Amino acid sequence: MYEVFELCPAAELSPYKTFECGQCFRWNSDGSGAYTGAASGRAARVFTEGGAAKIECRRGDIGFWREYLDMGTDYAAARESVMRGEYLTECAAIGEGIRILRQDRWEALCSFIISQCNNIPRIKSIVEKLCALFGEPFETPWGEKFTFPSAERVALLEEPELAPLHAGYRAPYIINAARAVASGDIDLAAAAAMDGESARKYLKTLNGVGDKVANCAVLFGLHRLDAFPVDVWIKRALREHMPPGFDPKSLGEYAGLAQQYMFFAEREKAAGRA
DNA sequence: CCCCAGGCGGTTG
DNA sequence: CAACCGCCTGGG
Repeated sequence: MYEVFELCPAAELSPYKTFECGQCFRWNSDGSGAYTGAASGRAARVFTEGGAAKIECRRGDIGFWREYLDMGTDYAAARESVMRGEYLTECAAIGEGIRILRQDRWEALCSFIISQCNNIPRIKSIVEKLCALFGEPFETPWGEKFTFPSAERVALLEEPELAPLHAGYRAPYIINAARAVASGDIDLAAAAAMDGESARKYLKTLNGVGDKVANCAVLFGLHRLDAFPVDVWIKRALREHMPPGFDPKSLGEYAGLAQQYMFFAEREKAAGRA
C-alpha cells in the first residue's frame, strides 16, 4: 500500500538536482520530473507538487526514506556555510535543493569503483545490469525492481559471470572488493566509525580504489560530508575559479556538499542549462 | 582514424 | 616527488 507523504518545502529538495548531480545511479525520471528508484529493497517515487517535495512509498518505509533523503540535516544552514566568495555562492544558488543521500555503504563503494573513467549513462547501465542479474527482484507500483546485490553475493561470482556487464577492466576490482567486504577484510561499518581521512586511506587499500573513488565512497557511502572528491570537472573548476593553493578542506564540515554544488553547476553550465 | 569519459596502478626520470 | 601509459568499452 503506497501513499504520498510530504517531506519539506520544494526549495530544500529538488528531485532533479538530487538525483542527477552524480551521487547515485539508480534513480530515473519518469519524464514528468518525478523520480523513481530503489534502495535497500524498498522503492519510492519523489516529486514536487504545490511548492512541496513529496514522496510516494509504503507507510512503514517513510522513516527509512526520511533518513535516506537526509531530512535530519539543515541544508539551508549547510549551504550558507559553504557560500564563500562569488563563485561558490553562484554554485550554491544553482545547486540549491541538492541533498546528499545516505546510501548503502557497499552499493556506493561498488558503484564508484564502476564509475572510474566512465560516463554516467554507462555507469548506470552497468549498475542496472549488475542488479538485474544478481540482485533480488521485487514488485513495485512502478514495475519490477531489483535489490543491489550484496557483497556476499558478488563475492561468489567469477569474472566471466560479469562479462555481460561490459565493465571491462573494472570487473576484477568489483569482485575483489566484494570478497574483501564479505570476508570482513574490509569492514565498512568500522570505516564509518573512523574519521574521514582514516576511512579514505583504509578504503584505498582495495585494488582499483584510489583517491577519487575512496573519497566518493566516504562522502556518499559513509555520509562524511567533509570529504571532497576531486575529479576532472572539480580540478578544472578549482583551477579557473579559486585562488591557487586553495584548500577545499577549509570549507569545513560541509565541503562535500560544496563539491556537489560545484560539480552540478559546472555540468549544468556545460549543458547550456545554467 | 582520432579523442574522451567523474581513474588506477605500475613504471620511469 | 611528477609524468606518462595501458587498460575495457562505447560514443562523438
